[in-house]
Amino acid sequence: MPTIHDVAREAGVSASTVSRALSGSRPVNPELAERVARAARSLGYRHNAVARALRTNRSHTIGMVVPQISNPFFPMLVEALERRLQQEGVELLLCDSAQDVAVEERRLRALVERQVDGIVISPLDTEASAPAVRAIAERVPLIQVDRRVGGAVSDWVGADDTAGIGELVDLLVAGGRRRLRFVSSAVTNSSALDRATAFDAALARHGLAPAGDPLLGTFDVNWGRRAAELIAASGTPVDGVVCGNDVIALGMLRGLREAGLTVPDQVAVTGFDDIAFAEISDPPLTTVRQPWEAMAEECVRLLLRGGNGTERDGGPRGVSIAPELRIRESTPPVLPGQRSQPPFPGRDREEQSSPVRDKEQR
Amino acid sequence: MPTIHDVAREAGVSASTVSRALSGSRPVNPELAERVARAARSLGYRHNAVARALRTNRSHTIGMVVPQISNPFFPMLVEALERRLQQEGVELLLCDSAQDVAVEERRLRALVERQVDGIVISPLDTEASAPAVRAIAERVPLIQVDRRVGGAVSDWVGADDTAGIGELVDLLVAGGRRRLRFVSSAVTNSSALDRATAFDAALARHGLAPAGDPLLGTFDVNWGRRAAELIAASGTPVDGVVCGNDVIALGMLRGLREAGLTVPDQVAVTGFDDIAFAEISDPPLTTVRQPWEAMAEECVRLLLRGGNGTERDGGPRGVSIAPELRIRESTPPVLPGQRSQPPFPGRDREEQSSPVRDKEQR
DNA sequence: TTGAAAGCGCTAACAC
DNA sequence: GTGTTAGCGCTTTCAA
Repeated sequence: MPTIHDVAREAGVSASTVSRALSGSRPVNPELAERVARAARSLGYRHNAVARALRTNRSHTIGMVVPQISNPFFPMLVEALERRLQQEGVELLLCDSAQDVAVEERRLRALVERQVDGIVISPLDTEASAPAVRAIAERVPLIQVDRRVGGAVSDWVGADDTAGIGELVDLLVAGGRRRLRFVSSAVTNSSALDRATAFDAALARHGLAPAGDPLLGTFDVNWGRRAAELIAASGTPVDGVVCGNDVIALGMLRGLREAGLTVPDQVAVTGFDDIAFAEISDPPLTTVRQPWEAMAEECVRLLLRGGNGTERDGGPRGVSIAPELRIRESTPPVLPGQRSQPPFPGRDREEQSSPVRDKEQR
Repeated sequence: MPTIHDVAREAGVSASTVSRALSGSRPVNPELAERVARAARSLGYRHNAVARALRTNRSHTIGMVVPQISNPFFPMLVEALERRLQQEGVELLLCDSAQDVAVEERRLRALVERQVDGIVISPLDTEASAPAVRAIAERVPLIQVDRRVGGAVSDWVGADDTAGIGELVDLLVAGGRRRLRFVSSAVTNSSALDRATAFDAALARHGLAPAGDPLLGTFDVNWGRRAAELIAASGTPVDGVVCGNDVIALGMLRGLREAGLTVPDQVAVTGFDDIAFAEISDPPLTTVRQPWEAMAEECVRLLLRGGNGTERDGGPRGVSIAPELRIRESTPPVLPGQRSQPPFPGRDREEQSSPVRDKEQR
């Protein structure tokens, strides 16, 4: 691999001139610049990003850690973020924490050692991930996305779970359903917790009690399927199931069918995320669309503004963006007159983000 | 951030001793080693992977470039590879080429500039990706996985598409289907091409002609759905659709339902990959399971063995691993007696990989 | 505007 | 077994 010195020799100038000509960091005689460019091309010179990073302390790379890339929600977020980062000439270094807090910590450390300029993380566990996230946030700009840990550790960007779940519950109630049950992952992660809380709050607004304890497992298809079995087996009648995400809801659809229950006639089902498969399930899934693009945009904005907010006045912030309701056939049609006024007026557009608000963590 | 010199000062030894003690590269007096360890801990020392990489030319990082992370096949492969790489203490730097050859080339260059020790790529296009892949393979060990470019450029690891499609076609034929049609992505990528070829070959083995030209679009849900429309609208009767992957097949199920066709009674459907949603669709999808674990294993083996094979005698190799048939309800039950002998005897176990064979490229 | 020289943090000869 | 020295490839003072 040719180095900058090889180019310098070939062009008959000094290494510094090559550096300046190639990076444009300072003015260089146009004629020399041309000679340098030609020499670089003829030698097939490519700059060494490692040497540059060592010297400048900037790697033009940001790291991302997701709980599980096989959960289709995260690929959507990753793609949005990569598109956005591309515009900034920044590379994304993506890691999977494999649902394991120890792995998550290892990944974070590896990213820091590689001198990434910033980190975007969706932490596994509100409690267990906190020490590592906090420690890393002291060393490098860090944004939490979707999920977050407890305590005021860093900026956070995510969907407004309260609004999303609220709209879903309102829709079910407007459709005549009164016996609602919540199925999600264990509330050790903040998404699950926020949505569970939002579910209770939404029911309370309608003066309803849940039709049974929340069923809490994991964010995957199998849990949704198994939870359907549990619901069918329990004596408690249920006419609506609010699921913590689409993957669970899709498993739920299958499980209910296997249990001989029809959707939406006997039991309505809702999801969260709006992954591609939500549109083609049978029946198609009513859900709430995560604002991936807006989330990615916001992450980059906060990251470039440099930092996790701990030093700015007011400390870390949370940005929550309203998700968009997608009504499909897994929920009953709304009774006439019932939906005259939207439950969250003016919040059902993806473009609208709620104003930046202090994050109320935990 | 403390450096090795800070630790050296704290421990009262030289920087080299710290380096040796921490890395274990050479023997160090146990007492000093202990002092170093203590000093490092008290200062919160973390080694600088960038400096190390510059010095040693090894980054303990391998890069991966996938066509589209939102295609659920790739997350499965990524997770398998990360698990495997973790055992080697190697970090995975994952990039998405966003279905764009220009982006793909940029990603490859960025990886090389970052001094990755190797690259795993699933190239977008047999032709258009070839120049970039070839150029990169000259600079760094590179393995192609799943898809590959034309020409003998590097080692390749993938599923045995011929065997997989063959088993699927045999199953349909054994189930009494004779009017089979192929729906996939455009054959500009090698997976699509191999599977299309395998489909024709399998039909020929049975003395059958396809029930219409292959329908070629993109590897996504919407194309499957749209292709179903096309099939329904065309006069040509079809009693079995072999899809290029699961995502298309899942869209196909939906599209056929919308067109009023029943699966499998009127039309049988098969997929390829065995993503999680294949098991819970309605009806559950008959498909072929990609041997992700074995593919990851093989990639790492070839990568560690260092190189893209261009210099070894015999040149680049291709390793194709037999996928595993997963029979579900989207295909008709097999007629009695018809499946007495398996069409590809002894190949229906994931563990068995076909022997390394010369890759027959293009 | 250009070149010489120093140094980012680390490891690997080379001496002792 | 340990310290000294040099240098990975680059950028950035500092002089000229």
